[in-house]
Order: sequence, then structure tokens, then C-alpha cells
Amino acid sequence: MTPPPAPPRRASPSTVRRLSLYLRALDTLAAEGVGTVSSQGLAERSGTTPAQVRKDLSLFGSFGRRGMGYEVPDLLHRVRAILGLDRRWPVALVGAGRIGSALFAYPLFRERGFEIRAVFDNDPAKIGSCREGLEVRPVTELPCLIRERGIEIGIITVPAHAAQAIATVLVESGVRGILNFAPTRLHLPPEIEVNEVSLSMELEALSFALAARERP
Amino acid sequence: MTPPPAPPRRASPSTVRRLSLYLRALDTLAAEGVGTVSSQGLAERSGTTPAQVRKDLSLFGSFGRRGMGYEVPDLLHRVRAILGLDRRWPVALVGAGRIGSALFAYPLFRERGFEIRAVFDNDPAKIGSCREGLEVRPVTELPCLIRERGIEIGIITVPAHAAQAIATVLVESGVRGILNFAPTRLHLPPEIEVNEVSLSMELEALSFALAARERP
DNA sequence: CGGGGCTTGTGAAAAAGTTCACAAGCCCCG
DNA sequence: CGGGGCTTGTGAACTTTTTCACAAGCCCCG
Repeated sequence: MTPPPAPPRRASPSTVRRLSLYLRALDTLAAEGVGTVSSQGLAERSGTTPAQVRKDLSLFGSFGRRGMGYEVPDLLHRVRAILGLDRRWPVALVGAGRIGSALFAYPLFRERGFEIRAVFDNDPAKIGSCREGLEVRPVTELPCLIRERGIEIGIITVPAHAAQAIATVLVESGVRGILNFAPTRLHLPPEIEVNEVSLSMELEALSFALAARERP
Repeated sequence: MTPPPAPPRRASPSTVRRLSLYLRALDTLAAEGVGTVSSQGLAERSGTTPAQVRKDLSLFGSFGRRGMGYEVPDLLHRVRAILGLDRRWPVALVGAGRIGSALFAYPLFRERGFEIRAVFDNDPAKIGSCREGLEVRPVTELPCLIRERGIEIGIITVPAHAAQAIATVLVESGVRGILNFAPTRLHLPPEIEVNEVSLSMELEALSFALAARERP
């Protein structure tokens, strides 16, 4: 009934992005008690096309029934599994500044299975203070705590000039994936997954689009 | 000397992303006092290829000199202009929670010309309080203040269920571009530029990549 | 139990984006 | 002032991603 039809091929970054959007839409549908959804319906709620939805999903298996569409609870479960969200991910946060603290309190992380199990900072004023019940520890303790708590993902929200050193230590301590909010490019071994988030880049994309409209 | 060789064609989203990266690299180079950089050098610092750098830039004009590369200060200026950063962008922030406050204090925004000129929230506990010298105002005052202060870009950091209503009011008040941090899809007229930032999507992309490695 | 109406899954076509490869051009040195 | 060594700008080839189009399949109704 659900044989992955081919070796689970590489999905492009855009496909992965869309899978996240499908997941979000399915969450909503499930909450609304909708039992079944078509590629059409999913496309409308995710801002893409029905064909795209079907292609994306077909990379990982045949989850629908012809004539009927997809069962919401089933597809929800499948997409979660595809995205690797059918397990808990132990996460460390490095940098307890404003962005770090905001992320820490972001409820969707926990809902998706990301568990922040350690928070680090180098500012003596912050060390020892608590973020939602977790104590901020100095960066010197990072290697030890990362290993002890089995942390696999690190989120970097330190200033750009400190980010590379932090990233290197994280990787040496066993972290396999890094979400980098610092506006700097990290140099790490290729087996480490790095995802850069640049808040100003997002505004710049807006600015580009708006400025382009004003040009002849 | 710099005639845009063709009607400034549409740049793909990936090109725009890379332009942001080039800008970041050029900022660093300028700060280091480097006078000239080749497409090779720019590529290394932005994680792409020399050919890609040249193609991206050639969409907008001929900025280099053969045999020599690009003059850093000149190219910096050009890229800023291409991205629409050669002017100030008046911005409003809707939602003075953690993420909103973090963005407000993010120095890179201001450096790039984005000026937060109004902050709104509906929480009576927050209204009247200050964020870096700017008073948080109730959402009821939004239309008036947006117009009064000539705001063109809105940043939405309210909970998902409130985002659509806020977005609609923003657009009705004259905003042309929206950066949406709320995990929900906005329905707005097509002439409005919308850029969605989903923090959990970024973590999910990591999770997908890490989980994929563990699969057979 | 068979036909009609939908909707999936998927090859094939089209479009978009990236890489290649090289002529054109610039600077410097002799 | 001419040749050599680099580096850009750019058509053409290639790759990836998206869209199209339709056969296959499922359900329901009569």
C-alpha cells in the first residue's frame, strides 16, 4: 500500500520548502477536522499548483487514492516522516541575545519536535540566568554539554565575528546540523548540514522587488 | 561606461539572494580596504562560482574591467542600487513580542537603510511602552500612522490567526511590501510584494537533510 | 456489476537556471 | 608600442525544475 516506489531520491531545496508548507496546511486541515484533501486543495493552501504537489509527493511514494485525493491524517503522518519530524531533535542554542531568546520561546519549534536542551552565551551577565527554565551556560562548557545531552543540531545567534569559532566547536562536539543566524559564511566539513538564515536578506529581496517596480 | 545593456530583466529569486550575499562580501572587502576583487574572489566569499557571479551581475550592466576584476567601492555602490538600498525604506513593525523586539534591535536593518518608524501591538501591557525610543501604539492607530509616516514596508510578527487581518489593513493603508513571520499564508492583491519567513521551515530543512542521511 | 465522473501518478515537453568555454578587452612590462 | 597574461561578458550546452497532458485507477450510483 505504501512502497516507496524508488530509492528515496534527493529532493531539491524547493521541494523541501514546499513539503514544509504542505505540512503546515495539513496541520490546519487536521485541526479543522477535514478528512480528505486533493492535490488541488493542498496547492491552494500552499500557494503552488496541483501538479507540483503531486510531483513532490510522488518522490517519496504513492500516498493518495485516485478519484479521492489524500487522507489528511495519513498524509500528515507521511510528510512528517519525510521531513524527519517523527522523532525528537535535541537542539542547542548558542547566543542568548534577543534573537536567541525569541527563538527559544517560539512554540512551533517544540511542536515540531525540536527540543532546546542547552543554551550558551559568553556574556557574564547572562550566564546563570534562565530562559524558560533552562540555565544559560558559558561557551566553555559547550563541548561537554553537547555530548552529554546528545545534541545534534546547533542554532547560532551570536555576532558574526564569533560565529565561525562557535560553529567549529559545535561540529567538533558532535553536532551534525547548524542553523546559522549570524550574517557570515561558515566554513565546515561537507558532511555537516548548514542552513543560513539572513533576516536582512529577506528585507533586501523585498526592497529589490519594490525598487524594480519603480524603474522604467 | 555603465549602460544597462538590456532592459533590466527580471532577476530570479536565486539571483536576488546571491546579490545579497555579494553585498555582504563587498561590505567586508571594503572594510578590509581591498580595492579590487575578481569574480573568482567574490564567488569564494559568497559560496558560488565565478561564472555565476558574472552572469548575475551582467543582468544589470558591465561593472568590471577585463583583466582587472571589479572595483570594490564601485561594485558595492552598484549592488546596493540594484537591491534598492540606495534610499531609505520606512518600515512598520506589527507585533511587539519577542521576535518583533529582536528584529527591532537588529542593527543590520538600519545599516541597510530600513528605518522602523512605527511599532504596533494589541496587548494593553505593551502599548505605551518603548522599543529603542519608539512607542508601541495600538493597532487601531495603524492606518493613520502608516500614512502619516509614509511607511512602505510592513513586518508582521503577530500570531498566525491575526496575520491576515493585519496584512489587509497594512495594504489598505498604503504598504506595498510585507515581510511575514507569521506561519500562515497571506491572501493579498498581486501588486503587493510578500516575503514569507518561516523559522520552523528552516529547521525542518535541516531535519530533512539529517534524516535523509540516516535512511538506506 | 458496469459506466461515469473525479483525481492520482507519471512520462514527456517546456521553461528556468547553471555551467562551460572562449572571444574581447584591459593592463603591465619590456 | 607590441605581446603576454589575466579576467570579464556572453552565447551555447547542459542540468534541473516546473508544467502539461493523459492513462490508470478508485468510488459511487443506478
